[in-house]
Amino acid sequence: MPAGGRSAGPEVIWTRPERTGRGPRPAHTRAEIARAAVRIADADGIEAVSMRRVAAEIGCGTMSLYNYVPRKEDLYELMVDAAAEEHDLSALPTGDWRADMLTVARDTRDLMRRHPWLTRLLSAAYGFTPNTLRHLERCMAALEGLDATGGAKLELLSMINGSVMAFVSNEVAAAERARAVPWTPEEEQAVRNAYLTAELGSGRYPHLAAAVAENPAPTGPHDYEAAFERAVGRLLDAFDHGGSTA
Amino acid sequence: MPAGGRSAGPEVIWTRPERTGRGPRPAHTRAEIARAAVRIADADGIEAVSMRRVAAEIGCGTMSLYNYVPRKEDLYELMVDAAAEEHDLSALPTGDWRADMLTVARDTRDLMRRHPWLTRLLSAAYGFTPNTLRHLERCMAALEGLDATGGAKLELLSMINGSVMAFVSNEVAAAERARAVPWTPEEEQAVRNAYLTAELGSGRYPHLAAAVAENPAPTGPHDYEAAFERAVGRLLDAFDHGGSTA
DNA sequence: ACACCACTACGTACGCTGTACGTAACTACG
DNA sequence: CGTAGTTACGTACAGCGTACGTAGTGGTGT
Repeated sequence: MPAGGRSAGPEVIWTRPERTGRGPRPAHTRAEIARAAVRIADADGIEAVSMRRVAAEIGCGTMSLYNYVPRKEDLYELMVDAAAEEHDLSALPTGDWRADMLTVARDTRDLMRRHPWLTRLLSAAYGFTPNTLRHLERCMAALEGLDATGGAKLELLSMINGSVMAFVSNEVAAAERARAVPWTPEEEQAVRNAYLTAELGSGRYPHLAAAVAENPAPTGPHDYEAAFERAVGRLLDAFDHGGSTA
Repeated sequence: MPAGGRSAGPEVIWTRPERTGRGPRPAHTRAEIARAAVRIADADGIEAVSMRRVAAEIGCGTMSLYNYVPRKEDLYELMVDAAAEEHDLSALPTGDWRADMLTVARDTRDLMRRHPWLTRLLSAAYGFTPNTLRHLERCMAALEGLDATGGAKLELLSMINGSVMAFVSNEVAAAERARAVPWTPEEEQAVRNAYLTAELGSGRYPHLAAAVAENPAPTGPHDYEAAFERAVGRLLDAFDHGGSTA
């Protein structure tokens, strides 16, 4: 069972020991590498995270990275885990599961705002890491007071997570996209708003246009805030009223 | 205002005319290009969609593609639009908005299963295209009977979409990830399940482990189906009971 | 004590990517 | 009818992930 050596079979990075003891002491750690990758992604976007760039950031040869991480995909997984470590839920559970879930939702939203690349990686399925499991466990503990099956609780958490992801995705969309393009986030936002306004004004989408006119686009951070709280509240209502449908 | 020419300023592909009339008649259309890209992504995954590959697929030089699409990102947008054209909601609205929303959710889920790359592209913010707007309009029409503000209706649609995305993401995760790795989806799934089972058995996650034990992992398609229907039902309940929270 | 070998480190190289730029042919408009 | 805007596309460049080879290091088994 090789530790950092070249791998062949199917494996998850978390089952591969970071170090066996044989050979020279590694000059770096997974945690250090993950932090470097997170720093790069925060600064220049997830697409700036390359093996060469991360290696340069920690000061080693490009190919040395492969002693720590068998594939770039596993580097992504390390990043998700490093980000998940930032969850601050030390106050949970308080005994009020509804309040706790709102706290969880806000905490997750802040985390994803701080690391916009998270929505991309999570939706690409790097979901279960040691720290995300720890986070989930704490959430489940906070749901002890909710009268529902374990499955229902898991589903609630999954839906909260999904909704937060969708929300933050929308929020950071223009900024993220502007990175790939030679103009500013404001220009990007402006040009897309112009398109949308023009389309809605065309008369081809009467119901949609009416709804948007009645409730103009949530561009300000304050509008996002309110919509977010409303959405999470509704989700909790759905589980509070005890109701599965059929 | 150039049509296919080299672009400079900020713009959205949908405001760029496909053809002005000047110069030789283009040998291809945006729709044809989008269909080719979709075919490739369906067959070999989104990361197989390269300008060279798409160009080869429609039988033209690589750089000729840039006459139709200023950047690769815009090609993604064309793909989202092409996929959104597959929505079959011709039966809507029926007058029963609740039933209609369930239909919408199922239709969207099927679409995303057919094109697993959609979850990636949508969460990366290629959200508003002509066909997605048409789709949204039809959904809003189906919600006419719901007693709620336009804003609330938009939020309902957004939450349904987000939940469906999260669901399908989880469902196709292993298969998608296996594409980047020299082993089969089954091996990938097995290795990740083994890790999860081992962790849950470690005693470090008592609440989580209990919930999973009580309600074993939804690996079968039948389990996914049931969980999906439940989740959408709950979401609709939240809006049906009329409740915003505070 | 010493040989062995797993391990770290890393340079080179290959095939791939997006796309800037230059050039040649073509056609609708002034 | 010239000319400007367009289509088509080859070449080239910088960057990517990573297979592979090789050199050095240090715990382990004899």
